[in-house]
Amino acid sequence: MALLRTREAVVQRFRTVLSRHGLTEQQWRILRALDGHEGLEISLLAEQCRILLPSMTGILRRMEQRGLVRRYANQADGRSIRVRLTETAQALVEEIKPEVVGVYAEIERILGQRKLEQLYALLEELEAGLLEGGRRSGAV
Amino acid sequence: MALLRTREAVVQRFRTVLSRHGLTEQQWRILRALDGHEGLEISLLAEQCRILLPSMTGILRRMEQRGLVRRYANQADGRSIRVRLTETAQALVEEIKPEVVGVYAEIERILGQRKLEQLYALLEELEAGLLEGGRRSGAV
DNA sequence: CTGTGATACTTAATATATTAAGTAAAACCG
DNA sequence: CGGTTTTACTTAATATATTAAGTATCACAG
Repeated sequence: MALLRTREAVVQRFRTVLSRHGLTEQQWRILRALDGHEGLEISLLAEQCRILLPSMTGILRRMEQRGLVRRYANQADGRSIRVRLTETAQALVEEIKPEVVGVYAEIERILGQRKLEQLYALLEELEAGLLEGGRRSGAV
Repeated sequence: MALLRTREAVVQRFRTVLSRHGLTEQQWRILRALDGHEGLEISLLAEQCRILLPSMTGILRRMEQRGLVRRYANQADGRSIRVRLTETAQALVEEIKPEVVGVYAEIERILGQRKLEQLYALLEELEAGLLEGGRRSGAV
């Protein structure tokens, strides 16, 4: 529950910034992941953004309709599809970036750099432990 | 993103337990919050479970259909509605509790008690700071 | 080349989340 | 008491999450 509450509070901060630009948190994750790449496969993108493929399908469809991303076939593999940002999206990312950086700065101001790093370390240790243990008691 | 990933890993653990009993994570939060109470108002329940009222409406409707909760009017206030567990639900909670405790134990085993407390403290400090700052830059 | 299994997605069905409106009952105020 | 604001929910509309199936390719063994 502590994780839930804290994540909720953090997300809320980002959401107030992003919603001003008509974006959801997930859409921003995708924009940020695509930024600086010539094109990513949907499955890689999904993995980086922690969004499952069925959700990606819908999100990318909406983003494509708004002219934020474009999909194109992968020469080498007829199954996979690549996605990249449009110029509109590039500009949008540049516009939003500083605001998002501000939110990160606020978080660091609240905890201080030392505690923030401590928090990261603990979160990652816990995550790693759970993934590790998952292999034992989970699906082989 | 670290918060997101870790929360995802934790929730995944609980979900494997809960889905065996046909419950979602949110439904479990509600069962746990109602357990030991004679009846809670929906808004209080929503607050404790960190679930917004519009979501509560649907979740409670489904839980009522499965015979897990019952709603009844509040004498003192015609607007509010109280909810309480059925006997079926009581039994289910007792059945699931030990499994859930097992997950908590696993988490503590991964981090150790000291680090776990540290993590809680950091999460709460960050949450408090965000809520505090939110009042400044947010509504009002 | 062919059957088989694995990949990369999409579709479908159900459950939540989130924001904005709508509704009914209280609380408040002049 | 009548009008206004607030409170406690529900409804609606849209966006995701999650699990299970379905589809088209690929990779590979025989």
